[in-house]
Amino acid sequence: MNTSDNFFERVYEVARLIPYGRVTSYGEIAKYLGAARSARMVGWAMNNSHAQTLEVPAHRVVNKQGLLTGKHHFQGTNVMQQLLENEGIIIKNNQIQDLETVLWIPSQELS
DNA sequence: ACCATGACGTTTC
DNA sequence: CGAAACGCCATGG
Repeated sequence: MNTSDNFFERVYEVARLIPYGRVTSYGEIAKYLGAARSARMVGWAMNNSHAQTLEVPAHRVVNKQGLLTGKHHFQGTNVMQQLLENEGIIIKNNQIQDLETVLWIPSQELS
């Protein structure tokens, strides 16, 4: 659990670094971690994020399309959308508008 | 070691 | 433009 959690822990770490009013994609996180092909694992880690002591802003993590694919895993059906909209992000039909504006790339911001 | 699953991503029809 | 298929990789049984 400890050694393998390292991968997940990295995901949670980056997820918490997402600034307010910004979002990122699983692929970008995976890429930042050096596993660009492991975008699915990022989602898997998010699934286990609830097991983490510190809460992870998983609602700020969406797919490359800016689609709230993971909203189904939240408490309700539109909780994830409400949280993002509360941060000033506009969402239409589970899809983030002006994604390029709100998209936050760790490898770019964190260099 | 093999098979099945998954909050993704890209390519193809 | 929309849907489906394939690829990719880690975890669990």
